[in-house]
Amino acid sequence: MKSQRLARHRIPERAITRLSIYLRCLEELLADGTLAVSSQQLAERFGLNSAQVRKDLAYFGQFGVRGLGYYTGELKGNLERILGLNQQWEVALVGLGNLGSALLNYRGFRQRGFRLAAAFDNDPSKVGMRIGRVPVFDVERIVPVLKRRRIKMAVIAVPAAAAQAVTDQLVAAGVNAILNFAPTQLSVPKRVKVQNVDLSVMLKTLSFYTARSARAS
Amino acid sequence: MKSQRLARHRIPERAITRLSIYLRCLEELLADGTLAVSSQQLAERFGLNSAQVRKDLAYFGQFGVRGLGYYTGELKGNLERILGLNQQWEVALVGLGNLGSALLNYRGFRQRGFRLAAAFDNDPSKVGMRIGRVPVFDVERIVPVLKRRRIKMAVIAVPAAAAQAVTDQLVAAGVNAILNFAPTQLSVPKRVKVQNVDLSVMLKTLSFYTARSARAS
DNA sequence: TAGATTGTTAATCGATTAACAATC
DNA sequence: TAGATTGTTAATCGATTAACAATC
Repeated sequence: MKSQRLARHRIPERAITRLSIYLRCLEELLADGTLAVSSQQLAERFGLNSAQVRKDLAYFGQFGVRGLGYYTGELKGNLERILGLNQQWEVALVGLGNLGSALLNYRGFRQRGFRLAAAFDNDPSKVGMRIGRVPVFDVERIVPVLKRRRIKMAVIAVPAAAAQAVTDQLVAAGVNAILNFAPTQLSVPKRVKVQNVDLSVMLKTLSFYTARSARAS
Repeated sequence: MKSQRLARHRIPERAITRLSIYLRCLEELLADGTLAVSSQQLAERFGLNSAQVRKDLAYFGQFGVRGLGYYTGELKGNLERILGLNQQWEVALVGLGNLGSALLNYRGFRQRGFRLAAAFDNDPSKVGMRIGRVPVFDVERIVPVLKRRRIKMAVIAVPAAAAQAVTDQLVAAGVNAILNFAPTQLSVPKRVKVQNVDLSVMLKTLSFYTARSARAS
């Protein structure tokens, strides 16, 4: 097999996002017993263009069979490998307020091979506890705990005012991917990837469209 | 004042999203007592381009003063008006599992004029309760409850398998903005705006970058 | 007025889509 | 082989950025 592990072009983040969506679809198809699928069929499910599906996949290799399409199970395996889902990732959670506690109970992490391996808070009454199987540490100990356990992914669920300080600790600990729920823009070195889940911004965007509909009618 | 309420061009959704981000920044500036700000200053805070800031604002009118910039308080007021934040929106929440319950306690809604006015679940032991001040109804009653209370925004926090059925009810009830936490693509008429918060997709995206970093090193 | 910054047009950039030769 | 669909190049589209006249 010729080495095609490293992409030849810069890969748009939106293409990566779509890969997870294709993957979800492949899982459904596989459950239905569908053995092969064309880019056209995949695209239709999401209102996308078939060329886009083929192009997204082509960033990573040649997975299809001309005249036939893609073998469902084979493509699923390839996407899992590309997305790094064939291994378990340990994740740190910082902040155990309302949102953080909800995330601790959220099963979506486990289901997909993300294991919450350590939680952090600055409330002394929480530090030292175990919630489920997850040990709670003081936020001061982010660096040593993450380094020892080689944790590379983190979720931030602290108030906006504390988020940058926490981020700096995570970066110092060698984290390279952050899921950020704090409503603030984090500043990080280029090697670190941040995904923002800014409910406040999303609500305001929806408010805009609702207000516009109200005016229009 | 000449009517400029209706935009002359189609407005990119990303521009709307940025308006909320500018607004957050203006609030900080105002708290600091800063009276005016230039597009350059606004842009620097987010690593954006100053032309983009001016262009985003220009979709909605002329808010600046040449040679000076934008008056902080005045621009804040204008953005709030544009985003529909000068009124309170009532919001319905569907699904009271882990995530839904966490959202019920989430203060970010209240803080910004979004009031959770009704919650829905299909668990008979929950129906009829009040959680905080929020009444819980059976999901079967979405249409009458939302119509009576004229609720136009909804949050979906049900399992993926139930999300489309819930969506159809919300659409029938006249909702025109949905915040969707279910990991599935919803199909809605064009007049309805959906914002997806797909944690599963975001985690997979982060997994990709983490795996790539691991390979690179 | 001189200096600064807007609002807007034109240029650039990147992502999406169309088209088609390659090939199963 | 004939029909279908990929992988990839070229065309299109839309969003970002540069440039600058207007003007405070």
